[in-house]
Amino acid sequence: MGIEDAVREAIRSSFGIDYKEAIPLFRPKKPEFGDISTSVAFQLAKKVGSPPDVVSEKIARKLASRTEMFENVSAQGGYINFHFGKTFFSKLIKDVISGKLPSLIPKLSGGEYVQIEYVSANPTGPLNVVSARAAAVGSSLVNILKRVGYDVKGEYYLNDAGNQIRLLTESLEARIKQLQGEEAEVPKEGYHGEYLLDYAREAIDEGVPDDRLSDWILSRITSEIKETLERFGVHFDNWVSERELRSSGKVKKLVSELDKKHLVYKKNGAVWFAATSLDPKSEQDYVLVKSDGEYSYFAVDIAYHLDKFQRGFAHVWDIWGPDHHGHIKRMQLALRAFGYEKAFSVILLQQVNIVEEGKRRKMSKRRGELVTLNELLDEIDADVARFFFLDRRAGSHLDFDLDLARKESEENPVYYVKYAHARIRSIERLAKLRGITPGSIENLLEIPEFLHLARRVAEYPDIVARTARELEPHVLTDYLLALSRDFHHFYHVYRVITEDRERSGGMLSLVLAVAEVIKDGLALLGIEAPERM
RNA sequence: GCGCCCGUAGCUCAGUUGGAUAGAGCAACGGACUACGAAUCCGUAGGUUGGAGGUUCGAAUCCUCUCGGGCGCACCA
Repeated sequence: MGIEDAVREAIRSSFGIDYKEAIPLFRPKKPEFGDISTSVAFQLAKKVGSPPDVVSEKIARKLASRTEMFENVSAQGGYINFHFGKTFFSKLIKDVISGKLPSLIPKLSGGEYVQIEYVSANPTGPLNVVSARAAAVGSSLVNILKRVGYDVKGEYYLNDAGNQIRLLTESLEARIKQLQGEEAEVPKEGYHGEYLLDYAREAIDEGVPDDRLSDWILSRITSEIKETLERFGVHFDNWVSERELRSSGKVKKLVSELDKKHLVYKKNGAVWFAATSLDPKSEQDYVLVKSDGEYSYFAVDIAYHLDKFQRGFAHVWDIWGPDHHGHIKRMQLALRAFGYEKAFSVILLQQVNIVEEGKRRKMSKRRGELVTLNELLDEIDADVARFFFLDRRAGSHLDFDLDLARKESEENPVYYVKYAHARIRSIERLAKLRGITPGSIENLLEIPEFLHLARRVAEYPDIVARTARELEPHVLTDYLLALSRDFHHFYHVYRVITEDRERSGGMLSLVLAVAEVIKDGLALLGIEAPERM
């Protein structure tokens, strides 16, 4: 039985109320308020007609008898504070250092088959830093959702068809002509980046025939994207090609199915999706088939998302860039027509600014001003880049401080966490040398710093669960920084390996548990925990 | 004009979904290596949570208005 259920039962037996709402549990800021607290008495006060402190007193008295869970339960000014017992901490630490950490993490799903689609950048140029952020967030979330029990697949949707590809090819053709001394201009709406000049040179060298140019540039850029992602430690379970989707007949089928639902009409030579009749609040209808007979991007995208659900995914998360937020509503609407609206969510990433020498550099792929992921990885470690991308809420703008990321020391937060791990492994090596093995921590829990660190370790399973629930890896990065801080502090106050072998064993147990948690947490973020630095 | 996101310490950001005295890192200043790694630690300083109302035992968090910033609003993708 969890704490929440225990509290509920105490409420029932004290007041005869079957309390169904969530029990607000939180970690108090001050250690003397216990390991975990609840403010439920404030909510109950009105219902039972007595002041919060009386209510909390009553509940606390009931819960205090649960000695198998708590060492102490007290009511203070309406709050109820719980203190875990020594046996709780002892078992926890023992479990963590004996490899049982993954099993301690709450299961939020019993193997639901779900998908995260991320990056999905058009193969019209190298991956930029927003894609890099998506890659870091997406791949971490895949790991994290797996850990809490989902059967999750990562997918990349490759827009290898349509107008942008035509523009890409035309831009390349223009570059080739320019190199051959002919008069040619890159289309105004085309791709002006320098990288196409390099590709143009290659195409000339390889003697790629004109009618193969489009396929050639696509496969060239796509394989480069794959290489870059590999370099960044990101691997997808599946790649879906827009071109194949179009030729599969699925888009045609989609339009006719929408038609059957009376959500399609013709106007001005185009075929429209009647969003406004599906939802009166919707502002406009959207084109499915353009007057030139081509499917719109939207039509193909609906077919793609429908296909995901037909492949059996119970939930689909898309990670989209800041320029796509206008598309969320219409995709939801389209999926509503098929009953999948609630099984679909978008995680919207905000912009990334590269900051160098205190100045922001804005990026635009079409204008050709960009910092690519490859360039970034030439300069800094993939682990450093990942941590920087993950150490912020997805919804907030990210200032990527390039100068800070370059620093291999001091203020770089990644090394702070890595160093904590390496330090502990170093202690472990010394312990082995002296023949000291992990021992009981029971006698050490009275040391405030020791207890504090043990509490921090105890938080980890819930932190992973929260990260998964909120789909915010930054919850985990923040925790790892806090854990590392607590460890470094502890390290300076107490020596682990001393003449007192029994005490050393207990100390060793705790710091090894810290190392295990750091290693596991970093692994979920796709970052390595080094034995030495 | 309409819609979405964001305004918290000089800077970059947290704040456990409405709880106890709003916290970190960087930058600044002062200190700590004769013991497990100084990529570390300790201390000092820094705030009208953009502003004004409202909801209640209680608001950075929820509602309304307002000011400032970002991004969307194609028969482009």
